[in-house]
Amino acid sequence: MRDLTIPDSGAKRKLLDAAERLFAEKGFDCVAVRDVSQAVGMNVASVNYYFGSRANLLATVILHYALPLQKDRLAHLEKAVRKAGGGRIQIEEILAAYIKPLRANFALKENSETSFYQLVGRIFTDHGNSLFPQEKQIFSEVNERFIQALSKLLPEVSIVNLEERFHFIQGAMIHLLTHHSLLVKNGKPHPTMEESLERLISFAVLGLCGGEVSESFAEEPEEDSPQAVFNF
Amino acid sequence: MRDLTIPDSGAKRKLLDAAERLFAEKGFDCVAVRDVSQAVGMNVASVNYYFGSRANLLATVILHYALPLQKDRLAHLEKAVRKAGGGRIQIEEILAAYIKPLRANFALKENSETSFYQLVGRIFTDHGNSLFPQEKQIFSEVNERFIQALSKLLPEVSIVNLEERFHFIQGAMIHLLTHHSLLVKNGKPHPTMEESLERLISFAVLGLCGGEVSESFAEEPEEDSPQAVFNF
DNA sequence: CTTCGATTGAATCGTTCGTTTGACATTATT
DNA sequence: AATAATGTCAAACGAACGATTCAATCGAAG
Repeated sequence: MRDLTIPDSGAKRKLLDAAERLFAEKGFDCVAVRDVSQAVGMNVASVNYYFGSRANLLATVILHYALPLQKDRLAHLEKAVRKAGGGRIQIEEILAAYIKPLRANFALKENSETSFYQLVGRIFTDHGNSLFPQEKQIFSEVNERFIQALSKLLPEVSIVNLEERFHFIQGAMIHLLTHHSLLVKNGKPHPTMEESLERLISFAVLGLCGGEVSESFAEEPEEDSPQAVFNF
Repeated sequence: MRDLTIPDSGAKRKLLDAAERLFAEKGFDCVAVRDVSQAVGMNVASVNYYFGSRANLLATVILHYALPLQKDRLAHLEKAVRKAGGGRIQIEEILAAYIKPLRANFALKENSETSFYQLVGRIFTDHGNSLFPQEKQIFSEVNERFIQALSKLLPEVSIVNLEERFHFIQGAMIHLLTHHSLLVKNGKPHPTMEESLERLISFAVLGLCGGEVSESFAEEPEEDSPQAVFNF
């Protein structure tokens, strides 16, 4: 059913590049096949001719990005765990193996860097909605491998807490990829995505290496709440 | 144009409750007015009769949640900054003022806790797409106030870096709200949202209080990359 | 009871969407 | 050159959508 072969040039590749850019800019649900075909000056039927269906086009786009990204993460993870430095240095390297592969080489790509990051962020955001079983398996496999590697370096943190903290890091990463423009204020000097990703790694190491949280963080009695509907 | 008054009962309130639940479950773009009216056994025209348009219904739902939430955050922030304890304790209280208001009282609400969290998460995720200028202003105002308060406690961290770290925390929070179910593995004991939110605060404090990151985190030369398209 | 505004319901309009069709053009193969 | 395979095009289909219309219904005020 699904033909995922992509030529380096030709009409099919042009459609794929346009679809990547549009899906990244407008979101998976807000791109019509007409938008894709019109973006490259082709007919409405071109998408269905080359990709069979809109769902297959979306799956092709996602796999075209997610598959090599996840495989690279695993490859870098293998390299990081073999170093066996221990301590925060190796933890930082493991996190770098997860985050740094996002910085792809865009010299060979048609679309902009922003489009790429937004697209990858949307892929992670749409967990379960736009992903096929094949994608889901790769995502969960990568997650398990990274948590397993981190657990060896942080034996004092329970697996449940480690999964939770990695979940936090993933959320911060996704939000950074999809909403990095919010950090760009008018006039101010704003960080590049590469700089932000590196600081995200440092940020994540600190939160990851914290001790187990005691259950003593109970709610102190609040005398009044400004909104009656919300009770804190 | 926009009538945002909501009665405690009646057909309009029933439509609003159904819209809240459906928007939370399926996303803002994947809910038709027919779905909302059918969910409460009413006619297709009921939504347009009571809310004027679909866009107005969505705005009402968003404001119904976002407005009191953001006001509560500001109220708790005022209380936290007045304490003037200093150090990590006060930083933790400020972050708690941002995160803990999410734990609303659901005893008075029709919809489930999961629906509420997912809806709030979607509101933050759809930054700029589904939000009206009124909502955008409130969101940016709350952000500025929190960053300003945190900056006084962390003068050694530049504003740009502080905004970035708060951005990370927001992303972790949103991902937790929208994808908390991913933490629930089969058979394993899974944390409740309340527990996860408390540990998120501790996680955030650690990352927030870290020193400025040096620029020495340069890329070591990679000898080979398993995917030629991606260059790290 | 009558009147009138508020509400409901069935039907329909105009638009957009993914997809299909079939004719036509282009290119490749024999 | 003749035939087949491949690519392109305009047109249209059926479904789903937001929105509108208008008659029917209800309930409270006069």
